[in-house]
Amino acid sequence: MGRPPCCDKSNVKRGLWTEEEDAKILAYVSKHGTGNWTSVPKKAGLKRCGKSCRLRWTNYLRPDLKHESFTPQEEELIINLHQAIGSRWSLIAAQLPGRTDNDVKNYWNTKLRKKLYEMGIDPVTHKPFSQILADYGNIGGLPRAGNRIGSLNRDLRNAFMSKSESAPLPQEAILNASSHSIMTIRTPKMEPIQDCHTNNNGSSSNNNNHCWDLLAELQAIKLVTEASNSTNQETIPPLFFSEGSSTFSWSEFLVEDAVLPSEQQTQCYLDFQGLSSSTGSSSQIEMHDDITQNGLNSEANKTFYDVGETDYGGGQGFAGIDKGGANNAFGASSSSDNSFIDAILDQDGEMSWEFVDILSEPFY
DNA sequence: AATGAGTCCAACCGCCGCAGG
DNA sequence: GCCTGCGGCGGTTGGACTCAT
Repeated sequence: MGRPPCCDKSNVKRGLWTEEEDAKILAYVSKHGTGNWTSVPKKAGLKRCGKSCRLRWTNYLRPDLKHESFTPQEEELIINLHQAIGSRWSLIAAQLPGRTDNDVKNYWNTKLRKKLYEMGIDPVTHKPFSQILADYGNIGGLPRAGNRIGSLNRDLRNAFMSKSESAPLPQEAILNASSHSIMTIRTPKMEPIQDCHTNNNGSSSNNNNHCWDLLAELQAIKLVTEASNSTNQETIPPLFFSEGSSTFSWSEFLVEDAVLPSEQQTQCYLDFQGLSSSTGSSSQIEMHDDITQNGLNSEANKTFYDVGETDYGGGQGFAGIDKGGANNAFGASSSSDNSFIDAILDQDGEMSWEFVDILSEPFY
């Protein structure tokens, strides 16, 4: 038992619209305006379903529509918004003047999704595939080093996990995965993931949207849009992720590789820069003296890790790992150097970090 | 030139929420 | 509270077009 069709399908024309039909719609709308689409076919002299007339108008004939290609700025905004709110095409399109949800959806399905695939990013979760595989492997209870992540690092990890495994939480996490952009996690307090998957009866729900209200979605859109439009990274508040932890220790950021046998384990560390040291360009990042002096940066083919991430794959294959060899993770010269997150620590112990060329460069 | 594969996108489909009776 | 109609939405389809062989 379903709703009956909106019109008699045997008696309506389908398929592509002719110029003559377009002219009839335009003439009708210019005279009567939009609304009550079910009566439009009859009044406009069309053998079309009213719904089809509405779609033709909203997706193609509306005078405020853009028909040219998407700009890189629009592309970036779509990706960021999709990451923040998922495939809510109408909400995304509302942030792109002159674009319809159909436009955005088609562009995503034909261009952007493929582009992310080619970059090694899952277009659904916006995570690197290798990380997803690693996460999948961990579900089976792979042995993990109990102390593999420093406490600060663990806080970051929790933030990532809550963001990516539950519904996006606009108050907490805005991931701006654009080139040279800042990712901020605005609220240290993390809500239990379960809250986003459980309704009032305590039963599981696979509809993540239940934990969002419209206001929160709009806040997310606003924040992502602002972040995308911002050219001044310094204006974005840095992350404060460890309450009361104003002192900094490099040991917090050292992790062990729990996958490789102990004799092959790789010491690795986060990639730091002082806020005052650069504009955020990867080529300007310098190794901290303490690390170098400790000998942790001495051998070739060292693996560098993302902020908040650990190595599940034996040292290869997810965003943030440098595949270009020694020191390339610092972005000095190699074309294969890309796609990692730079942590930025200021004098107060507050941290923000940025994706570096995650969109503009391939992963491999 | 013919043909098949791949790409793109306009249009369709079915479901949903909302408003009005 | 229920029913109905409408508009909106996201997913999918199918045909036109492009490109490679």
